[in-house]
Formats: sequence, structure tokens, C-alpha cells
Amino acid sequence: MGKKNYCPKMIEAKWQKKWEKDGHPKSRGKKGKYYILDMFPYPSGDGLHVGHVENFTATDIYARFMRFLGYEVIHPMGWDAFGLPAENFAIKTGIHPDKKTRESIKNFTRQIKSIGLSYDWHREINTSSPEYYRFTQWMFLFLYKNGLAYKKKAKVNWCPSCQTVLANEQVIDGKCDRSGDIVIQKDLEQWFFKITDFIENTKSKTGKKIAGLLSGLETIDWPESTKAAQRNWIGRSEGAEVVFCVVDTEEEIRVFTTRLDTIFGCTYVVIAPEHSLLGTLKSTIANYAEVKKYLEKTKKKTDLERTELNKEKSGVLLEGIEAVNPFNGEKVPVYVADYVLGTYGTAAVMGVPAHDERDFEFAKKYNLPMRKSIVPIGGKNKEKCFTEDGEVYDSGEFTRLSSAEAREKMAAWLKKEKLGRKVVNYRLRDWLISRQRYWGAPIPIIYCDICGTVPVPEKDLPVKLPTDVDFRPDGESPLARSKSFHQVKCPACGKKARRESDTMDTFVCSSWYYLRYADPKNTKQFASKKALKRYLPVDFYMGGAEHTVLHLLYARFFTKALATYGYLDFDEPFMKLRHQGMILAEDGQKMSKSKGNVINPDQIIAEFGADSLRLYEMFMGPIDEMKVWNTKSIIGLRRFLEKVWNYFNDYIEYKKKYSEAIGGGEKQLSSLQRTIEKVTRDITDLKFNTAMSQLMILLNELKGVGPKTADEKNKGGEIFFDKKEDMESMLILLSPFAPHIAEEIWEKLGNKKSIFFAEWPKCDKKKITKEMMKIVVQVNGKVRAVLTLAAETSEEEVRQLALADQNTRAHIAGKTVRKVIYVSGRILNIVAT
RNA sequence: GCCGAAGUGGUGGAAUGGCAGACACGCUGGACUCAAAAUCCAGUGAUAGCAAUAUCGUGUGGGUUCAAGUCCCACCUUCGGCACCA
Repeated sequence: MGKKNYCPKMIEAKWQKKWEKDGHPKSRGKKGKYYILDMFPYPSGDGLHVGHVENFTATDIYARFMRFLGYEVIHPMGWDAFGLPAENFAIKTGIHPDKKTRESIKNFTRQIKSIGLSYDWHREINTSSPEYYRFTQWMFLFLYKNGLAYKKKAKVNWCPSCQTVLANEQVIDGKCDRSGDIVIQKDLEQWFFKITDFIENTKSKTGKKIAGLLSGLETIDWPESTKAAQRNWIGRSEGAEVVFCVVDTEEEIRVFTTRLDTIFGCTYVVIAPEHSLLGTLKSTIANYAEVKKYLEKTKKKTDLERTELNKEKSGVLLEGIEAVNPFNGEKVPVYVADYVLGTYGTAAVMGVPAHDERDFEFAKKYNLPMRKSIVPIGGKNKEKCFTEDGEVYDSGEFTRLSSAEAREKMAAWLKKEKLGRKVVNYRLRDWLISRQRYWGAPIPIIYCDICGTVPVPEKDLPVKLPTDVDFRPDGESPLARSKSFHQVKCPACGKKARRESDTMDTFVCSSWYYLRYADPKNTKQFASKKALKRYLPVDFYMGGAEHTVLHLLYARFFTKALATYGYLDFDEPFMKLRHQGMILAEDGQKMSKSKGNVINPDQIIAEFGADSLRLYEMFMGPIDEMKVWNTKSIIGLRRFLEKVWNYFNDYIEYKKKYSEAIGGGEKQLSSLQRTIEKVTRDITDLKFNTAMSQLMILLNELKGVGPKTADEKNKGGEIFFDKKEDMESMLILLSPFAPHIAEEIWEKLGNKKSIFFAEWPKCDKKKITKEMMKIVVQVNGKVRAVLTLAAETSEEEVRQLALADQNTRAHIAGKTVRKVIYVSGRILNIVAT
């Protein structure tokens, strides 16, 4: 017969053109809004990655599905366009980052459109455009005016190769997460955002509760691993601060401990090299020369060297200094040692070698005494160093209390004596956002000799990036070298002043972009209240797991800060979050340009078609699990689409010849209903791989089985449904996965409007026929027979038939039947001994 | 060390405590073809057997249960996050 072969190239081009012209079909939104967001990509010069395709296809299927169900779906796309790669490229080639970025965006857009994704292109944003970064600067001013952005001199992470400071979150194992260079510490004056203000619950200015970064995690549907990583990163730890007075001085050492119950075992105190006491007690320390040498040695170490594990601890005794344990009045020696961090807690700890591994090591090296103050409950302390909770031992009035009780009672005692208190410490530091680089949003601040730090008035925003800049980094922001940019008049007094020349961390831009999509063309506000109320928060967010602490934590901080001042009426931005699993190259390694194992989606589309690529990536496995790419396997999905194509073409041909119904029997109708049920449930649960399987199973059942249709001889025969609507239901189920082929067949079936205006089929349970039931007969849990019986067969009959089965009888022979378990319609287990 | 996730054929992966391996790739055999590709049909966990069938089999060792990939306990391995954080 004269049917045309499936030609994705033509079909896909045709529909993409139509969607481009008319926009994607959208539902009327009877059921309200649903905001589905992808983590917006950095438009790199390398183009789209198969990981992007995985992420975007998954949300596209979900978006199309939700539209079918009648939701107004917000599904935007945009560009996280500031950042180092474009700037480094510019340094190498002289091509301006703006030009390069525009080219990359163009390429990304082309690629995204070539896979048939149904984005709301009218909402497109670009963080490097002045229209966008104007509001990034507004965000900075908002934080600044409310005391949430501040400048301070601090020890900061400096990447010598990127020539800029980095946030703590951008330092991985002591190395820069971009260049991999070892990060060094520098004392610099830099801008910080006060993220630490939002760790615990707070109240908005109108008294509304704002869930903290910690407790807010309980209210959102995120992967447990991501929540755990955020909790880890915040690093909340409950303990106590204890005052150790320094003998013969007015000074005191406050130590932080989570194990106050072990304090009677304290035999010394250690302070960090950064501790202020080393300055104030300089003259009291008898061996200051030696101490000074130690401090200089430590200062030279990078953080990486200093925190290297299993390294022998070192320290110096502060001669002439003694501290008093407030609980027993004992005088203990004081050491300075670099295993105590200057940036955590009070920069001082008490040494309890009997109950802490690190103290144990240190004490062994410097011959310090050990004193036991905790014993295991119901056992003897055999280990040299017992670090678990137990029962307090030899500790005055606290002896015999459990560790937990002792911590409470001891803290109460400290409070009463004014010698300390309960304290909570966090690992999370404020977010350092200054960058000494060009390709970012300028910080809208002006420094005036008379007025000091002056925020740029809102009416003067955006502070535009100058274009006449030499962007080679040299430790100072390239913006400082642009006189037109740098030298300005003070907005307060009009005298000569200078502009802040640093730019903001690109993560600032991406911390609020999801709000901008609600109202992307607004020139007065980052988004109108009305639009925010209508579209936010994001209902479903999807993106890579590499953003668990950086972007996702910062975005939550922004939301909470804005909510505090009444700009938002929700305190968590992303209600439901999922990560797509990483796709490894065929060799099982991470895809990378240097290894030459990167798969280019363009090539796959050219060879197999976009629908095949979409299907393949969804069929690979569970969306959130790591998967290995295998180009060979794509053919299976392409074959499936060819079968779909041929099947519907045969149907169309058949309808031309014969008007009477020939169609499928009850069995096929029943399969269709089950498929509707399964596919609907699987898309809801984001189980796209099994939804695809079910569609394949249905097609396999319709092809190659049953009575032959009139003209098909050499084939196994194909079964069509009597009703056109059943044929169409099948196609609708497939359409979110493979939109191009679905539209094309839909049109061939004689429909004038897009398939995406159709109704999602409903499972008609009445049409699911009770087929013959299959009863598995087991003897002692092992399958011995399978009985096919009418659905209404009674339990008694099933029993009798099972016991009559030959193979069953052979296995019971010589044994006594003790018990028979019957699970209705499923299984019958005979227990015989 | 702490926190989190996961270990199933040759491969990717399916399995509300109830037939382990759905679906797909690959492979083997057959049909079609001068031939090949494509397509179609059949088979495909291991071992034994012509077969019916039997035994073993979901990282390891125990346990609960009529019945465990699934639940409980202990361990091993891999991946991800944190880590001299007191």
C-alpha cells in the first residue's frame, strides 16, 4: 500500500515552524496555575548537553500533561548569562563577552527549539541584559537598606588563577570550583549578604512567621539527600560557652563545647592562632618569640594544608598563662594550636583527652594528663578514649548523671554563676558576593570622601557595565580601570566620588530569576504584586544536583528576605524539587570535552529525530538516577515510533476502504483502559520510563496478534479500535512524550485543531474486563502449577483444582497438607510437610 | 568519622510482601533477498535434560513470614554531601 515512511526531519521541522509562528497551544487554565521551572542554563559556547535535554524533556512532558488536565502552566526559559567562561574566552580571543554570550544564546535557543520544547518564550530573560540586572542591583539595594548587605574586612577565599574572591560555597576541598586552583586566604574588604539571619525562624515586619532555612526544609517536597546536604552545610550544633578566667589577669577565654558533660576531664585549653588573646596578653606570655614563630608558620599555610586530615597536630604552650576551669577551680595550661579554627565558635576549646579523639592525640604528643569523667552505662571504660555519651564520673555534684542530664544541669549552673550559657553554633557563614571581575552585575554603591558609602539612587539604575574595558584580571576589578565608570559625582553631595568597581557573584542573579518570569517586561518593579500573587511560588522545579547548596540555598535566602519586608507572601520559592540524574558517557565516565566523549544532541536529532531522542532519554531509566548513554539503544525508540506511524497509517488506509467497524475486542479495549490508567499515574509520579513501556506494550498487543485485518497478509495483522476516539486516546497518551509525530498523525486523522487542545483520556474502569484469572499454585512457596480459571471461580473450586493438578500432587505426595493459603485471584500456597 | 542514596541477566532497567528479569538494546536461529541492509517470526538468567521438568539465582551473613529483590538486624562495596566544626 502507498503509505509514506516515517520521516522525522520533515514532520519536526513542520511543527516547530508552526509552534514558532502561533506559539504553543495553551489550555484555558480552569484548574488554576501550575508553575513548572527548569534551572536556567548558562549559555556556554559548547551548546546544549544531553543532560539539559533530559531535564527539559522531563519538565516539558509534565507541562504538556498539566495543560491537558486544564492547568494554566507557566513554563519559562531564560539565560544565566553572566559568568567567568565568557570572560575568560574574551581574554583569550578579544571577543567581547556580550557578543559571545549573545551567540551562545542564539545557539541554545535553536537547539532547544529543535527538540520541540513548549516554553513560554514571551517570558524569556537574560541576566546580563541591563533590563534584568537593573533589578539585580535593586535587590542589592533592598538588602543594603535593610541591613542585610554589609561590607567588612575579613579573611576571604582568593583564587589566584581566577584573580577574584570566592564564596565559601565555591571552594571545594580547598580548591576553586572553577579553575581547580588551591584557594588562598586574603584579608580584604568585601560585600556580604546576611544569610545567617535566616537560619532559624523569624518574623516578617507585619508579624508573619518566616520559616528559617532549617525548619523550612520540613515544609517542602525536596529529595531527602538535598535537604540533608543543606542541613549539613548549615551545620547547626548545640552546645555551651564556658568562661575560663586567665590567672592573674582581667582576661578570660570563652570556649565552645558540645560536650559540657565532659568538662571535669578538661586538662588544658587550646586557642586558635587567630585568637585575640594572643595580642592582649603578648607581654604576659613568657615565650612570645616562640609563639610568634608558630603564628607566622601557620599564616603561610593554605586552608587546605591547615585542615589536612590525619596530620600530626602541632601547638605551642603559652608559658606564664593559666586558665581556670570554673567547675572545679583547677588551673590548666593554655596552648595555641592550628587545629583550632579561628572562624568557628569562640576560636577556643577545652582539651578533654579522655573523651575526644583530637584532644587525645594532642595530649599524647605533649604529654598532657588524661582524666576520665564519663563511663559507659552498664560497662567498664576499656578504651583509652571514650567519645560516646555515658554516665558522668568523678565530677562533683554532677557525678552519676547521664551525659544528657549533666549537660542541662551544668548549663543551668553556668547561667546561675554567670560563667557561661547554652549556645548554638553554625557552620554557615554570611555570603561573600563581591567579585573582582568584569562580566557581572555592578554593585550599585558609590564611595564619597564626605558622605561615605552611598547607595546609587533607584532612579539611576541600572548602573551599566561599561563596554570600553580591558577585562584582563589583575586582582582589581577591571571596572576600576574604566575612568568613565569609576569616577562619578556623589549622589548625596555632588562632589567627586568613586564607584564600587566590583561586580556581584553570578549566583546573586540566579537567586531571584524565578520571580522575574512572573512579570518579565515590568520596567518599574522586579515583578508586580499581582503577577507574583498569581504565579508564584514555583510548583515544580527541576535541575542538576550540583546546585544543592549554592543556588538552592541562596534562592531560599532571597525569598525569605523579600518575604520579611512584604514583597512576597510565601517563604519558600520551590515547593517540589527533583534532580535529573547525571548522564555518563558510553565509557562510564563523565562527559567532558577533554575526554572527547561528549554526545551532541544535534547529531542524535539528525540521525534519529527529536522525538526519538526525547523518548530515548525518558526511557533510559528513572529520571533522578545516574545513567549511562548508549547510542545503540536509541534505535529501539525510533522503531517504536515507526510502528506507531505505520499503525496509524494502516488505520487511515483501512478507513478509506471500509466503512464498517472491524475493531478490537474486549481484550484490546481493556488494555487501552489500563494504559490510560498507568500512563496517567506514571507521569504524575514522574516515572516516564515505565509510562513508555506501557505504551509499547499496548502497541505490541494491537499489532501482530488477533484476527487479520482485510488487506494485511504478510503481517501478523493489526487491530484497530471501532471508535475513533479510542484510536485518538492512544495518540494523546503519547503526545507529551513525542509531540511532533503526535501532531502530525492527529492532523492526518482529520483534526483541525492541535492535539494539545484535546482532553486527556479518562480511564473507564467498566471497560476493564475481568479476564481469566491466573492462579499461581505453590507448594511450600515454590511454584508448581499455574491455573487459568474463570474470574468468578470460588475459593473452594480453586483449592480442588489446585490439588488435582498432577505436578502439584507429585510434590505433595507422601506429605501431609498442613495449611492452604489463598490470596484471592492471585496465588494459592499449599504448606505440606 | 558523620549524613544521604544505591547494589537485580551480556547491557539499560521492571516488579501494591504473592510467577524475579516487564519493556528495550544486544545476541542466536529462521523467513524474505542473487546478496546485504531494513523488516517480520521464534528463542535468549545459570546448570542438567530430547522434553515435561528439576536445582540454583536480586552485594554478603543472619532473622521475621505460608511466601522476601521488597520487612528487621549485622556487615561489604559503589556513588554524592560534610568533615581537626570542638
